Amino acid sequence: MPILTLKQPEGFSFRSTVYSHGWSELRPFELDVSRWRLTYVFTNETGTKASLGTIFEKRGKIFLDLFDDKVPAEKALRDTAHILRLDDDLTGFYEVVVKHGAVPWAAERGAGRLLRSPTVFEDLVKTICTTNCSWGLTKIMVTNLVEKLGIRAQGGSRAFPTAKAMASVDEDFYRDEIRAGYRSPYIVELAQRVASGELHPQNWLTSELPTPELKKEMKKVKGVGDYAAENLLKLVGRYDGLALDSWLRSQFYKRHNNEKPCRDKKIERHYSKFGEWRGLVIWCDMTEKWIADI
DNA sequence: GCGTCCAGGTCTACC
DNA sequence: GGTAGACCTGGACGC
Repeated sequence: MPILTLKQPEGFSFRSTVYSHGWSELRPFELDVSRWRLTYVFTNETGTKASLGTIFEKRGKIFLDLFDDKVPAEKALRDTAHILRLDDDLTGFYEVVVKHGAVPWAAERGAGRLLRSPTVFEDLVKTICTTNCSWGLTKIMVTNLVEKLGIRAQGGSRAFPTAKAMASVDEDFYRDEIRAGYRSPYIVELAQRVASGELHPQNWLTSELPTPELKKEMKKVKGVGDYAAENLLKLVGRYDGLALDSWLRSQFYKRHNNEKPCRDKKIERHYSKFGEWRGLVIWCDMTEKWIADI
């Protein structure tokens, strides 16, 4: 297969994007930091074929090296643009942080694009797997999902499973094989609703609902509470929720509250001036060291 | 080796 | 609307 190319937008940073949060550690993503190459197992439209792809940057362009032609090039390119959020307009974000003198490094380092999966369904399942557990357990659950239910690409890597594949196994499978614990019935129900066509998480990307209404829709999915919904909102391009979790709270205490715990209201007040961008501002504020070290 | 705690929370019952 | 208790798992920690 020839190596495919994508034009990157002005100010885009490949490293800041792939390192923006933990998603690059969750299969079927794999990040080689020594060479700054991100691999992902792409699927065709029906989810019946898979191809391993390697994404990297060179001289201002994004390259996609597909292992074979099982997945159409245009589909893999479209997914890559979505994953890296090449079409996101962060002008408003950079303006508001300059105005308030916060995260002044963000524009310079091209920060603010949060890596995401090709489908909202995949991001939704992964988000549920981040709740009430260590990051290590999240990685175990997602790896198990991919290894035990994902279709195999040439070379051995596996894709993230389709809703249909996930709906084909029962709650016991999720408990015993995936190690999803009490999340198991939530994941079964979600997979069945998506596979049957009752629920279309992908529509959240283009929903015209106001953010509070969209958040309510998201929270109708069992296992999705305030944190999970606000995390998903960030991944569909809406940043008015902080998505506070225990890690974000602890980072805020260290950075802005003399290492003392405080109420969420105080955190919300701290970032309220950033309006619709506050969720992205807090994330960049708390992850500055990650981006500084790359 | 064993018990406890907690981590990138959410659900349900109850008030 | 606010709160308490239950819920799986695996790793860290103290004993």
